[in-house]
Amino acid sequence: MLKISELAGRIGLSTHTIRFYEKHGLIEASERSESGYRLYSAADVNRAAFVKTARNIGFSLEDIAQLLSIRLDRSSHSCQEVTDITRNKLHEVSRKMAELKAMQKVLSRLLDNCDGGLEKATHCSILEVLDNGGLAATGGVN
Amino acid sequence: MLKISELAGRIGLSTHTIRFYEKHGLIEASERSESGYRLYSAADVNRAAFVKTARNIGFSLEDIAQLLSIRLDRSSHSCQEVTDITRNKLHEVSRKMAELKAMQKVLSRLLDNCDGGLEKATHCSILEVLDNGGLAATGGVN
DNA sequence: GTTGACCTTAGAGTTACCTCTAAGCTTATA
DNA sequence: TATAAGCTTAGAGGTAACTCTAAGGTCAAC
Ligand SMILES: [Zn+2]
Ligand SMILES: [Zn+2]
Ligand SMILES: [Zn+2]
Ligand SMILES: [Zn+2]
Repeated sequence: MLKISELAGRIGLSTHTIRFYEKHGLIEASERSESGYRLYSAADVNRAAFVKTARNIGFSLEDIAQLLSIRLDRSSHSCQEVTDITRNKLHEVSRKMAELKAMQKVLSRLLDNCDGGLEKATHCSILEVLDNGGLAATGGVN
Repeated sequence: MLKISELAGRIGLSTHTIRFYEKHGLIEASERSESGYRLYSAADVNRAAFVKTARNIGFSLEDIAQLLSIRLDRSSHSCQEVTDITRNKLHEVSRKMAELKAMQKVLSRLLDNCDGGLEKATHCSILEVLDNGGLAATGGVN
């Protein structure tokens, strides 16, 4: 049985975060010492590691809560439930990627059109674009 | 002079958001009516549109505050200051893109390895990966 | 002259995920 | 036996960008 700071060191989370995850139902200490200290079993450690891994991959705490409830009773759940969560996450990631790609494109164009020199910004093309509502049909560099 | 809801309709922000932006120094109403209503001049509208455009591109409110202070007195600032803000944003976006790409890759691999069927999740490969600390050197599909 | 849309303010609530503090036990070390 | 490190709890604070509410004043129309 590990104490909280031992668990923290083992899986790479702070004790604060572990208590926070506990409050949100993700991690449990299956026992307490006489003085009330949290004590983690091997199964608890595995569960915590599962949470950490899922978090590293990018699942939200809510996703992880769902995955955990499946993990807890695998035979009452199907692979489909797991892939649904995973696919939703993938879609979310793809959506964000598309947003970022658009931003990247606009920012690059803005930088292409401004020399970035030390002269006064009186006629700065970036400020002009921002004043004119964005990169209109008249593509800058292209 | 426009009232707040007219400005809102004009530039595509809610009145709530406009007041929120005002509280954060991004938008101003240069006048008030006798009864205290905000009244926006053409210059105010342009400023608000600038904010909206910058926000659409993805600049943070803090970035926009800086851009606005440059815009307000262009001759006291250089193009470099503008490109610094823009370049920093571009780097931030690129960093986030890299993160998302990594997530995308892992999620795709997870999905490749699980059939997603309706059978019990007893041996679900996704749960196994999560239990085993992630996609180790043993690349799944590849 | 009253309905109803619109305006005002301060301030609370939301989402996601922590991060920290205070006040007070417990345990290990010197 | 002290001293420090570590543990407990409830609850506050922080970030970003909103979003909404309450309680009330204003304005145009019918
Ligand atoms: Zn399966
Ligand atoms: Zn410039
Ligand atoms: Zn320049
Ligand atoms: Zn599966």
